[in-house]
Amino acid sequence: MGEQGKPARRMGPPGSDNWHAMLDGAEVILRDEGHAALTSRRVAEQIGVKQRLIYYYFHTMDDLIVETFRRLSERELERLRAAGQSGRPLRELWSISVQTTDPRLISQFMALANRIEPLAREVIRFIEESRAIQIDALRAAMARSGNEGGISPAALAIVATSVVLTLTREDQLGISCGHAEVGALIDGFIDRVEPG
Amino acid sequence: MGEQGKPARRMGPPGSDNWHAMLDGAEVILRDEGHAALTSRRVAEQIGVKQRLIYYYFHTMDDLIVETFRRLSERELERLRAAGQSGRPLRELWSISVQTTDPRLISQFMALANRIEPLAREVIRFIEESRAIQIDALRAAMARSGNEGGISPAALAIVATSVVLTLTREDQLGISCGHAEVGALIDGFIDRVEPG
DNA sequence: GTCTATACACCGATAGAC
DNA sequence: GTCTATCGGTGTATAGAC
Repeated sequence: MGEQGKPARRMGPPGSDNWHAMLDGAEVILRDEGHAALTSRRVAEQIGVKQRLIYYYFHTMDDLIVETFRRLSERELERLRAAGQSGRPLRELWSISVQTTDPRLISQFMALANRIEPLAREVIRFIEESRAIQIDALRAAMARSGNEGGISPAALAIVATSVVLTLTREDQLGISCGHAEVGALIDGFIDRVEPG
Repeated sequence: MGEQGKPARRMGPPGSDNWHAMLDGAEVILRDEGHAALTSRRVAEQIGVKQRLIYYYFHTMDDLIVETFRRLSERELERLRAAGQSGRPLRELWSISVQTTDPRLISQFMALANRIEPLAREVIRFIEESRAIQIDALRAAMARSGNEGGISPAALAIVATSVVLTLTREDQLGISCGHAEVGALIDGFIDRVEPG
């Protein structure tokens, strides 16, 4: 976890209360105010510590951002893995995606990933691992239920991931055109390949 | 076009060479460096004018950002409308989406739309108009070819829009898992409902 | 129309005391 | 571990000359 390549300044412990509080604060600010507002001073104010302390726990603000994404994505991957091993993996995976996908947060991290290379690597890791979980669940369910006309599980995983992002983002914006229809399409698919 | 509610400072003409150059510069900076780098100084430097001039053409940086998106989205809507009236509207619409969707630019505008309310309004307008064009094209093609088992054109429009964004973004990141499969899925659909 | 000059706020990051 | 204090840089936006 702590493989920073920096010349070793003294640092606060990852996993401590302050460390978690800083990531919590960063998450709130990113979600509500955007990454232009994500400054060391703003995070410090948010959680009630002095600005200097941020740099005791993180070498740079970029490190804090990457760590915020990493913690978030690890939590999400744990949920997805558990869902994949549940009795109705497809329903569970879809439900988790709809509930936890926050388009405000995602758009901020995607915008930041264009600039922060280590963040891009974490994003890639998250996408690949979550896709693998989805593909496994889809392949297993489709093998049991008769394959749906030979559609590729990988293609369906991409469609599902893409659609949930669009739906949550448009909900946020107040757009609803077509949402019920695409929801019915997906529910119908799940009902066919994962009866219950 | 110019319905600013500000108390009327003297302003440079929208549509002039400098005005367009500023939007061009903003677009390049947004695409290549992210919106944290989109400052009046940076835009001025990019196009070789003095910083002060930016504020002669735009009340605020937010205005410049909104205008950048508006010009971009109007150009895109023109292309989409033309494609919708061509001989093979589905192929043309898909081709245009794949070619012009720039995930770097889109992620920046989405992140900004969380903060800039007038930008959010422009984004909503663009999504609704482009979706209407896609739905019209899909409905017409599916009526001619026999409807594909009653799938809703609106649902397909959302799927197409969502998937193209995911594919272009992941291409950018260097992820390709499932891309060929979902491409084949969409090409197959287009071949069935729009033979040629 | 375009310029120089500048007010004022906030940024990341560090030195060094306690 | 956490603090005060601060450096050097950059941001938006404006005043007012030409």
